Amino acid sequence: MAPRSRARRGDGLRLRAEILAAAERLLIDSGDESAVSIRAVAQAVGVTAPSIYLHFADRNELIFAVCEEQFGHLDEAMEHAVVGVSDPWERIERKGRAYVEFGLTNPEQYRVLFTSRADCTPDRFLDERLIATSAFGHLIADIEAAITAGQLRSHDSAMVASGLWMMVHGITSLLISKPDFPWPDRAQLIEHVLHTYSSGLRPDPAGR
Amino acid sequence: MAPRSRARRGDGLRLRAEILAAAERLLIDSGDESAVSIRAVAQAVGVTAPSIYLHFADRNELIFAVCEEQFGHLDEAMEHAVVGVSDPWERIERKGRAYVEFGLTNPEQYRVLFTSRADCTPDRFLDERLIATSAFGHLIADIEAAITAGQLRSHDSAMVASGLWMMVHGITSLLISKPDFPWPDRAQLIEHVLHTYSSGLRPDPAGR
DNA sequence: TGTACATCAGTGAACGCGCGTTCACTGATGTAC
DNA sequence: TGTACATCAGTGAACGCGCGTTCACTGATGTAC
Repeated sequence: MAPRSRARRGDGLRLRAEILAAAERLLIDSGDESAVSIRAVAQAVGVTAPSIYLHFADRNELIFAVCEEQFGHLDEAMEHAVVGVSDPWERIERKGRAYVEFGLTNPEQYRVLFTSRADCTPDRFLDERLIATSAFGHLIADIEAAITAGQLRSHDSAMVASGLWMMVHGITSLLISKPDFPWPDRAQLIEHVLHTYSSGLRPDPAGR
Repeated sequence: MAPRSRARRGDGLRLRAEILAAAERLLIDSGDESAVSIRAVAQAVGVTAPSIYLHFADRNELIFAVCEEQFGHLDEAMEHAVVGVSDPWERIERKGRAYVEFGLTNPEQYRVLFTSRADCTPDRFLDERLIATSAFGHLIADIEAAITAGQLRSHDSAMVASGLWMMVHGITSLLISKPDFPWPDRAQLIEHVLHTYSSGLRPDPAGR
């Protein structure tokens, strides 16, 4: 391998970005968080293992940096799905579909974000803070608008948001972790579940 | 430690059972599948590592034996919840609650069963076979009865069963993997989600 | 009842592996004069 | 413009660890005579 050229002064972010990219690629390709080792990442970047420590305090920080980026991507995907859409209920539905689509398109990233142990999380990465400030917070806003518009049976926005998350998470994570199960047609199944849950959320047509 | 007494002839199943029990305990206590190593299990049982190989071909077989047992327990829990209940719809609802309860009571076992990679599975443990023959198969039967009884809007039993599974899996797995998230009251949340989905499954009261 | 033998559950030592992390270092880049 | 020096990104070797798995073995249990 051609020796990589040394970074210029103040160019430290270049290697950092390369490390992050390599870690993500490794995660995707291997489909296994434990394959994202300091040594494997270093090798993928073409650098020795100790240099990783110039950019990340330890392995945890590296993994969490990868997660942080992915949380950002998820939020972006969901916001992108509702650009120009103003009806609250339609925004909610579109976000649900975007969530599932994001997960199925990026299964390994999804896995790390939502099905790994919460234990080894550094303080600055608490679930509350990270999720509350991005996708989940944005969803709450839409739900409150939908409540105001009389589009929901329940008026408890935190409850509705949590339930919706569980719904789309159930679809996504089960399809990811049981890909060989004899599911019915995948697209129809997703539609069935989303539609069933949506029906239950809407107010009775004839009023209470 | 007192040296364990050697097994009598034909008493080979005793150690096998002890190994399984130790593996399960290790899984629960550590909350981490990777902590269930051959060596750790052997030490917990009070035996040397190579003796594990007298009862399991390799580490995979051991892990899967643990899973197999847990799948059985889940099926038992769900069947137990509907003893003496004949109304199909009520059986379905009770099974859903039993599923969630099983998962929340046995979070680490649940995690291994439903959120780990499907890759490293031996043939005899294919998802299709294992699940189809127990809990999932039993649920299908109830759903078909409910369809016959006119209790469901959809008439596609595989679709309804898959959707229900996703629903209860979403509740269970998200509560397990994000225990620190600022959820609303847990019991209310579970009720809200189950009730919302149930509403969507039932036929319109006024007929189509 | 007593003895020689076969069985086989479990042992102890060793293999090679990849891991996270540390440490003193090197040497190209940039700067001060 | 030229030289001596400081900086600091990245290196190379080493640490101790726990892992899965193998192998030749031991010695208590059971059996045949």
